[in-house]
Amino acid sequence: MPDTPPQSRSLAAFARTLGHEHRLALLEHIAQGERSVERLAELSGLSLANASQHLQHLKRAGFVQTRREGKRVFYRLGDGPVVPLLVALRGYAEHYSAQILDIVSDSLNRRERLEGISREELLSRMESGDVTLLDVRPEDEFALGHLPGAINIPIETLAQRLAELPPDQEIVAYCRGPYCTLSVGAVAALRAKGWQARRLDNGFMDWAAAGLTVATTA
Amino acid sequence: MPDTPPQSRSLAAFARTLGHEHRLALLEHIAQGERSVERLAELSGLSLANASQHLQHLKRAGFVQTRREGKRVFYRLGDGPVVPLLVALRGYAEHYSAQILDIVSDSLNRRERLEGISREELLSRMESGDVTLLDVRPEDEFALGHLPGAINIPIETLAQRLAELPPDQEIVAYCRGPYCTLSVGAVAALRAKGWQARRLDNGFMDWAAAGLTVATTA
DNA sequence: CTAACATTCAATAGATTGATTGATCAATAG
DNA sequence: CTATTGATCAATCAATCTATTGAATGTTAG
Repeated sequence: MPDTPPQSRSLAAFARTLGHEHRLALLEHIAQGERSVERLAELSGLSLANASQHLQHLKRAGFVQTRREGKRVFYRLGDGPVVPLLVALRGYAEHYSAQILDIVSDSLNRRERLEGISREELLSRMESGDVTLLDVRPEDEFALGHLPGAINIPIETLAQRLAELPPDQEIVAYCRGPYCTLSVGAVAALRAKGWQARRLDNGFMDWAAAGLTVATTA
Repeated sequence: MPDTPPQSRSLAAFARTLGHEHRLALLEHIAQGERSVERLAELSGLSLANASQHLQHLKRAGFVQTRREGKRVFYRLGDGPVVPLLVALRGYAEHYSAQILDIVSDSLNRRERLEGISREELLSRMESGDVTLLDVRPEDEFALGHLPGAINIPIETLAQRLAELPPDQEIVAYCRGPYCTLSVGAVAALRAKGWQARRLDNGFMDWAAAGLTVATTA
């Protein structure tokens, strides 16, 4: 009695929508806040028409919504549980690669690597001064605002610039928002090189939203 | 500064693996317990070679693992957080269709529809006798064991057999395990027709695993 | 109204993916 | 050792999906 669950077809369609690197990248950027099509195309390195098509694909699946303002169309996340889905996907991928690297057996290590530290904990650590803040976002974003005292090493240059990090302090890495991939990768890389590293739970957006001091590169 | 998160490529690959109805169906069946390739092909209505290919696709992504026993190869779920990922996907899809049907605005309804009742709650309801148990699995599975007092209406025949259900009692639908799609669909259908219906949280496997009475069709 | 701009649409060519077939491999039974 | 059974592999064709291009739409500014 062949029995294909009735919803598998549509479930698969949602998964397939996420199954393209460009759409995932666009979603990630949209998750950081509303963006215009042009900006998203630029951020993801896509042509305008191509970005537009992918965005509409995402829209059909309800992952994003749009709003028109003047000539521009802004994309924001849809109001379904998009983020939990992304988190689950990332969580699975994380486990998968950890397994490949045989890190998974050390579950303590794993937990520390995955679980970020909270804003409160970070604040108290900053007061006692035994922590180095690492901002792994691109330079332009860093310039627009960052956590006080943070040093900026964009993720793609991290491997070459490890010397800039004090080897005796714990590193707390952060990027944009809670679902920014960058800091996860950074922490993994740093730990592999022997640093004590964790990531900040909710990234820069949350920090700024909480009304805490933000430094800018004048 | 185009910035495609480094992992988007591989993340997309995982999503793409889930992005095919047959692979999802296979996963669902595997989630109910270890199955041989032959059985899975049969359950999903696929040719053997085709099922095997899809299974290997799933295996490459770590969603399933294999074990050989004699001539057969048995597939089981991988040990990463596969189920949470499936749940998130299903959760998103559920929200999406609820939104289409404009049911989402009625959040109470939604919660009742989604959240199953627990084994404990079911037991007490069964004692007071004001509940009808509906088993939506295929007949052969029902025959092998089901909850005492349950009536069996396979999901694909549900629409034609509504008359068999008492209209004045709450219906509790269940199927195999916690991640069985069938009961979700059943509850949605019943509610659309005016029944009071909810689903059992963890399905038959959990019931049996807890050592509770199981009835069989002799 | 016209020009300029941001976005979307439509058509096409190229690349990827999927189902089928038949061959091959692995394990067991006789 | 051979036949049988369950599973995988390899090759093929069909179907689907993607990026690019250029045209069309809708919006604002002049």
